[in-house]
Amino acid sequence: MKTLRVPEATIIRLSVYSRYLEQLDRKGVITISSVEIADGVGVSPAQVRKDLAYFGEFGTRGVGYNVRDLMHYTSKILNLNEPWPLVLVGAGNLGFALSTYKGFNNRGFSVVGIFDNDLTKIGKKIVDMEVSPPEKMPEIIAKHNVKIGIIAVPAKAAQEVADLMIKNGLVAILNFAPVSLNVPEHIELRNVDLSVNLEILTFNLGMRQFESRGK
Amino acid sequence: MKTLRVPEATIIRLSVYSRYLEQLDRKGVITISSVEIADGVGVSPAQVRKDLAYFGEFGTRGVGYNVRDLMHYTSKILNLNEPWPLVLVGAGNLGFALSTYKGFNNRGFSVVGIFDNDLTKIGKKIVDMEVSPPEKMPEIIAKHNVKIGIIAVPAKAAQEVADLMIKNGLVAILNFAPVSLNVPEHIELRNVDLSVNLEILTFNLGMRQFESRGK
DNA sequence: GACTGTGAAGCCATTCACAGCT
DNA sequence: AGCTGTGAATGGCTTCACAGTC
Repeated sequence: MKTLRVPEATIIRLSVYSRYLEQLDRKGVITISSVEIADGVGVSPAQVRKDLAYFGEFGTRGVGYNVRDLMHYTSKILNLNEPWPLVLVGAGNLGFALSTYKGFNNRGFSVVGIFDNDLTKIGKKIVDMEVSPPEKMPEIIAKHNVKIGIIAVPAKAAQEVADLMIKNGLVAILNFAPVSLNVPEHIELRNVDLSVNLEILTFNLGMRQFESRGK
Repeated sequence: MKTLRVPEATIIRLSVYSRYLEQLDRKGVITISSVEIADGVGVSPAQVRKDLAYFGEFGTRGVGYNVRDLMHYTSKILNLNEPWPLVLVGAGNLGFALSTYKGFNNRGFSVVGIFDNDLTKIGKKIVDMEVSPPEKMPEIIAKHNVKIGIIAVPAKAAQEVADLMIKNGLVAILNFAPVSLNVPEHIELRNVDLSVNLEILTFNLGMRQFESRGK
C-alpha cells in the first residue's frame, strides 16, 4: 500500500479549512473555489489544492468544491465524525477555562472529567461537573472510553500527570505546561506553549530594527 | 549587511532552549553540551548547534556552553531583556486565565489592562486589576507603552477587536479566537488555536489503523 | 578526547505551470 | 472560460560529517 506521508503543516491547515467550511456552510454558501478558501484562511490556492490532494479528489474541475461535502470530508479525515471525550488534569484558572471552552464543544470535544490533587479544589463545581481526585481517573476513563488527556498543571507536576495518564490508558496528551515531557513512542503528544508564542512576537518586533535597510 | 534569514522553527526552539536553560541555571548547572540540551528538550544536537549558530558563537569547543551566559544570550535574542506589558481583550474564562497565567510573568510579560464590552464584566476585579471598557484602551496603552495585545474573545468579535488594537497603536497580536484575522502587513500576528491542536491528535490517532502494516 | 561550528548533502514542503475536465 | 489535480521545479530546513579548538 501507499505510505502516504502527510506533512503536519497540512493537517494544521486542514483543521483550519474544516472550521472555515463549517462557517461557510452555516452562511448558506454552496460552492467554493480553492482561491476563495485560500483568501479566507490566508494561504495560497495551490497549497489548498495540494493539501486536499493528499486525501482524494474532492472538487469538480471548472467549478470548485461543494462546501458541505468538503466540510464532511475534512471532518472525516480529522476523525471528527464521532465525539471525543476528554479528561483534564489541573483545576486552576487555565484548567477551568479549558474545561468550559466553547471552541472544543463546537468541534465535538467534551471534557468528561476534571482532576486535581489539591484538596481545596476537589469537590468544587465547574459548571455541571465536580473536580475529582486523581484516583477517580480510571473509573471515568473507562466509563466514557476516553483516549485524550489535557494537562493544565504547573510545569513541575506535568511529568507526573503525564505518567499517570499513560498508566491509565490514555494514548494522546495535549500539554499546556511549559516543560518538555518524556512519553513512550506510542503516545501522541502535543505541546501548547503560551509563552513561546509571545516570545516569537517579541523576537519579530526586535528584528525590525535590522530590516528595512537597503532592501 | 547580511540578511540573516532565521527559520521560524528556530525561534520556537530558541524560546524552549531559553526556558530550559533558566531551569538548569536555577538548579545550579554551570556547563552543558548541545547533546544535553537536545535530550532535555527533544531535538537533535546538530539542530541545537545550528539554531544557535544563526546568532553567534556561544560555546567553547571541547567544553560546551556556559549555562548562565547562554541563557542571557537567548533571552537577549528573543528580546526578553526588558519586561513587556500586555493588554488583553476578553474577560471571559480564557481571558481571566491568561491574565493570571504565571508562565507569562516568569518570562517577563505582565498584563497591564483587561478590557471587555460586556457591561456585566466591567468593573469586575481580576486579582488586583479591574476590567475596563474598550474606551480606556488608549490611555492604558500610552501609560505603559504597550506594544502587544492578546485577543480572548469569541470568534465573531475578534476581527473588530484586532482592528481596535491596531487603531490604538499596538503592533503585535496574539489571537486565541478560532478565526483567521485580517491585519496590515506591519502587524505581527500569531494565532493560538486550541481546537486545531486537539484535531492533530485525533488525526494521528486515526492514522494508526493504516500504519504498522509491512514496514 | 570531547565538543562546537559549519559547509555540503539530503530531505521535505511549497510554489509553479499546465494538462485535464466541465 | 474556469477551476481542479499534479508532476516538476524551487526553496528551505534538517541532518551529516568533519575541520577546528580546547
